[in-house]
Amino acid sequence: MAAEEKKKEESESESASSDGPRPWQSYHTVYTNAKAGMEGVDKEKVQRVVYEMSKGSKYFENEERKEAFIRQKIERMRARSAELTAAELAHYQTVADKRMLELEATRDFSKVWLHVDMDAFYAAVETLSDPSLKGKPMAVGGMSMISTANYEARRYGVRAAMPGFIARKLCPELILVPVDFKKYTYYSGLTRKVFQRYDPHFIAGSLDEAYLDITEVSKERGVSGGEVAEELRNTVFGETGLTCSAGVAANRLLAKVCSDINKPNGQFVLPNERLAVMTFISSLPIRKIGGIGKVTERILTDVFGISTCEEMLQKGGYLCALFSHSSADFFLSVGLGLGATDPPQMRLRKSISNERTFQATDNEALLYQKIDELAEMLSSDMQKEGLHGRTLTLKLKTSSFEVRTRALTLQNYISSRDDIYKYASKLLKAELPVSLRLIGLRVSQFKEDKVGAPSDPTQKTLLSFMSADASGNFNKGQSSLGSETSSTLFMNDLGVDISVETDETIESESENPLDRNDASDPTRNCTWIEFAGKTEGMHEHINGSTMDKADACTKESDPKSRQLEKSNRMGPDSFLPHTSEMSSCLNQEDNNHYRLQGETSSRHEEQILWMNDYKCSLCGIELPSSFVEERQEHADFHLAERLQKEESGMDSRTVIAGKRSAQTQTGSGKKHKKRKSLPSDGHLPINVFFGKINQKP
DNA sequence: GGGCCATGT
DNA sequence: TAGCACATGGCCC
Repeated sequence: MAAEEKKKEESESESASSDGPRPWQSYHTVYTNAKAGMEGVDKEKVQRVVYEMSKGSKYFENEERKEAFIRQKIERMRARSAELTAAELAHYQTVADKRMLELEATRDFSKVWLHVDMDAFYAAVETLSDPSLKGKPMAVGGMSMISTANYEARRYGVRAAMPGFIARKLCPELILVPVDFKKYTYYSGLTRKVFQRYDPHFIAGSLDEAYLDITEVSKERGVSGGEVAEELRNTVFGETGLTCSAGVAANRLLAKVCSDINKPNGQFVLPNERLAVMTFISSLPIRKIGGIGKVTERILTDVFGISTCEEMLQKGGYLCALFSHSSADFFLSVGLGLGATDPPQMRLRKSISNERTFQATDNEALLYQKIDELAEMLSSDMQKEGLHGRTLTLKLKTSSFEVRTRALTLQNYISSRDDIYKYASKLLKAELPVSLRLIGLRVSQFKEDKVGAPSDPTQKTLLSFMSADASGNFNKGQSSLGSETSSTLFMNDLGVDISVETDETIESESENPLDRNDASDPTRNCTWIEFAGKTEGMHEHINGSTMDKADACTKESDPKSRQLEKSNRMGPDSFLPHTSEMSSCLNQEDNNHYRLQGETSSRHEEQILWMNDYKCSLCGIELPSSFVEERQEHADFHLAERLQKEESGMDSRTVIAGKRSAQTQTGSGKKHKKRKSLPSDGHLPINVFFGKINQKP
């Protein structure tokens, strides 16, 4: 459904004729968005119906509050933008120009990516199992919410994420079919079997979407990407009876956009040439891009007048001035038509949650009962995946649709129903009395070692890996990557790349001209041992949900933070991966996140510093630099010690598998914190130096 | 660490 | 008749 569910026509309503007030025009809602199959829809009518059905409701009032908030944000950004001096603008323009060049240099036409998107997937599956639905307007979902609608229904303006009662208003004869995930999973499995033949490492975006690297197939068989797509779609249809659409392009971001163009049951090929890409991107509405949603689009359009991707480049200076690095980088990349071409970074789940909406109530017994049910479900989900977390977040939606979250971080890891219930109740208690319509529970900050997992082999492997790490030799190993928990990504073996990348990471730090500013890096002369672990620095647009916040603006309204922002741009954190401790002083955390640069990652480090060349900064033990082996062992000791008791520290699975380390996202928040406080010796007048440990061949 | 936001299905 | 979800990642303070 992915690409089908988004798109919007809000701007169109603005240009409607002016006979009489049209209050619905200001009711910006996602439901009025157009999407594939909605071309002939009377959008104004849809918008009016949605408005009429919604106005006066608490939901509506809440939407208005949200809308007002976005407007404020836009105002703030406009003001900030207008405030920019000529000098500042000039500066940011050079920043943008430089960055564009750097991004351009990463352009890669060596791959052919195919994005497949099933057409109205749930609806199509339901029609397969009940052919009488064929040709009739139908939607999967219920009166409160629709998951997807078939193309007949879309002609009436019915679309996913629209409440069923509004859909019925738009299309009285609409047939609503309840959701049946089992069915969709089964058919999804069939499609994946086909995908597998073309790319064994294909990336499953969701049940109905996938990315395939068809470079090899295409080459081996001497056929074009378009031909592969054609054949694949035929095969999928033959084996499932379902149609799909495809996009072929040099990177995943573009491939995804392309698959939407000739939907349903069509495909679009964007040639692997710069000119083709730039032409394609130049007129492309920004909202087509995965990761640019309703809010981001509004901001870009209303603040900067950007509505096409090309305009991202024209306004590059402003974007760099007003957005965080990661956001600006992303926007510029979009303007250049760049996207990920490498196998995706492995992502580990960071949190697990569930939530339920119910009839609003302030009955406390009932609320506790809901908590109990959620705790039960969540605990069972966690056990299935062997997860144990120490942060519990309670999410509440009041009867007026106001959303609150309350979190609690524990000393210990929990996963049992009782524990979850106990702490969730505690959180809820503090909110009472309250009338709620939704409660949600979320557990994060996972422990890396799953319960029952033998710890010994783990530690061993860890240590051997760490040693290799410290000496610069990565275990390019073959160790098992552990269980793939998320169904969203299929893993790729990146073994070899990682070690290369690591070296590069280190190098690039010193090579980056932007890094030169920092004269006071406390670790500059330190012997250090890195406790492996890198976070994935790139936000993949695989399965959505990784848009960088575009509201960096709020913090930049005062000169101080502007200054800060500036130093960030100039400082050691700029653009390239870093290992500098100093960075954390200046850091906005998102400096650690880079889009579309493939391998860029930042490291988390826990370092042992040999103070004055002989004294361990962690325990004070004295070991001259000539005791190379001993030092190594000593470092290992600290590592092991730390890993054992530091529940939350590193993702041990990460460390175990060398090839996995750079692909893994670990709990970055915590480690950033740690990193900040880490060089306890940073402020000591120590004479530290680069010792032999990390120079070992 | 906590709260909240954005995205996408 | 009234009625608008769920899951996850990430940013900012």
